[in-house]
Amino acid sequence: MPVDTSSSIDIIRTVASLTAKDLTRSAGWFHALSDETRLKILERLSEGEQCVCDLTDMLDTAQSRLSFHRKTLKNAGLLTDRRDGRWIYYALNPEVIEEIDGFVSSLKTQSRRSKSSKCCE
Amino acid sequence: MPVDTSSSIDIIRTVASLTAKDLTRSAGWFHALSDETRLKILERLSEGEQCVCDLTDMLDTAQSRLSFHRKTLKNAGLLTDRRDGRWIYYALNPEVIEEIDGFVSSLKTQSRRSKSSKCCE
DNA sequence: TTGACGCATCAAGATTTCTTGATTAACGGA
DNA sequence: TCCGTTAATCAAGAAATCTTGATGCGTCAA
Repeated sequence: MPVDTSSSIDIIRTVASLTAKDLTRSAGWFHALSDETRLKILERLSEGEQCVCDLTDMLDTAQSRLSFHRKTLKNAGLLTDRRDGRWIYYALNPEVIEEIDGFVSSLKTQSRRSKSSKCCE
Repeated sequence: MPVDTSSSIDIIRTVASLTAKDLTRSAGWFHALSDETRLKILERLSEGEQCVCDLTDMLDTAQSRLSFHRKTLKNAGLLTDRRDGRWIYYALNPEVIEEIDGFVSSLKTQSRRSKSSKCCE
């Protein structure tokens, strides 16, 4: 699956130029972030790479459920994984976190233009 | 509904101290951001306050559908609204955008501690 | 007042996402 | 090779979310 490497730069520059593809990808990021269990996983991973067993111990819930949420995060690009023997380690993907941050920042910095000219005329 | 004003500062400082309430609120933000139509609304509002009719014209979709998405954004705290005569104007809520940005930033800046000590021992 | 407009809200069905328990695959040690 | 461990995947039901069309409510102008 080819990646549009130009998109992240555009997103950081301005939200106003979002392509359909950017929109889909961005919505995907936020969907991945929209679940409390997944936020807990990210919270834990923000301390560094963790193996699945540690995440399972910490979160105290069904194994398949955590696996589902890790997969959701990974599909959205927020996580990377690697196998080491019988363990699998997950870590945050800093590049995508950076992109998300750029997106949110672009929202907050743009409120400067048009100050409500009369509506619908 | 009382607001925990201390939470935003905590979130900016570290994700690791998220309370249950913070988690719910944060997941709510990201859920609001997880839909393409809602991102388009935000994109438009990032240019400044807009009346509903302008948003409707731009997005070319059912009126009730847009209303539903605006409500979702507003419930999550991302939008403010005001009535002026028969029009209702929506705008981004910069304080919450700032909080979201703080949350995402805290994720990306924390990857410094433990470099994978041996797992599960 | 009355009627048209702008927009929220409601109800019902469609769609998507989540949870649970069972199964499967990969790996390493005995 | 066999067994136990780790963790992904699958299938089915439950739950949440979204869309659509209808209805209701406030505002303004005639």
